[in-house]
Amino acid sequence: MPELPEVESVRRDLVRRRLKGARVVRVRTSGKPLRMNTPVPTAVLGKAARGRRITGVSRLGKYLLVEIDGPLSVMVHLGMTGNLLIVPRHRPWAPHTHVVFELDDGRDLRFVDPRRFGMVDTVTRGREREHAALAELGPDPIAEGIPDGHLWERARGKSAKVKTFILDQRVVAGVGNIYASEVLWLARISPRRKAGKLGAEDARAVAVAIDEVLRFAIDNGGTTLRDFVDAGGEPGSNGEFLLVYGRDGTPCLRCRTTIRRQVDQGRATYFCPTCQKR
DNA sequence: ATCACGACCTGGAGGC
DNA sequence: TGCCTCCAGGTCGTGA
Repeated sequence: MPELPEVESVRRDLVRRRLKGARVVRVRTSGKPLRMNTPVPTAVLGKAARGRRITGVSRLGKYLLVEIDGPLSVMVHLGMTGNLLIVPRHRPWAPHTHVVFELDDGRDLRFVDPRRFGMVDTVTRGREREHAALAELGPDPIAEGIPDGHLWERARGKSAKVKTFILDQRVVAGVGNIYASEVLWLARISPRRKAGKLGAEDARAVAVAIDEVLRFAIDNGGTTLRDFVDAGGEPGSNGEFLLVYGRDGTPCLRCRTTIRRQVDQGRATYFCPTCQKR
């Protein structure tokens, strides 16, 4: 579920629900490991957050950063099925609730993740990039923008397919499998094209499409295929407006050719074989 | 170094 | 109803 637009939708909803200003009174965890079988660092989270006030929520690519009035921020990645929810304390824990920040206003901030592909950790504020997960992230296309020429420079010499290339978080932070298909359709680039074969114009078209696709999705509150909801439990509506993802067998919105599905490195790609020729 | 692939984990959908 | 297979928003480790 969670690519950049979904994570940004959660971030905005957390702000809207006044997470900022709340004080953490206790941190509780399920004891189950998350991504890569890594244990949730319960003691470190408690030390970072207990008794402290939340001062803001920011985002880097698909990572959320809950800032606290101490030296550490809490970093959250939603994986495939993670949700970060604000709920009243009296509500029973949903299945697969793995980390709970109890707040002084009677609410909880809860991380729920059935598949446990997500992660929760701490980072030093001001030195976020020193965390291994953030160290190599490319520019955030919304928060920072993609510099002119960046994609073309990074693509030079690459024999990987262009779709793989834009999914690489070291190139650009935030594009995932849904929006990769959307971006290539909008830019009229074939997903079969090798990244290194992109011309400067093609690369620029990809950068423009990334910006447009992600902003549009954010405006719609993100895409909910199945699991994604914001901090209040509300799904996003962008699924209604997808241009090509999941539309195999139906006519291309531009040229009416039947949309095809192919699998690249184990992941579904949707594209129009006629108008994605670049 | 780069790339393709399988693994990680759970649950929902669809076929029989 | 139940069992089976396939599929899913992401990343990481392996081996060629």
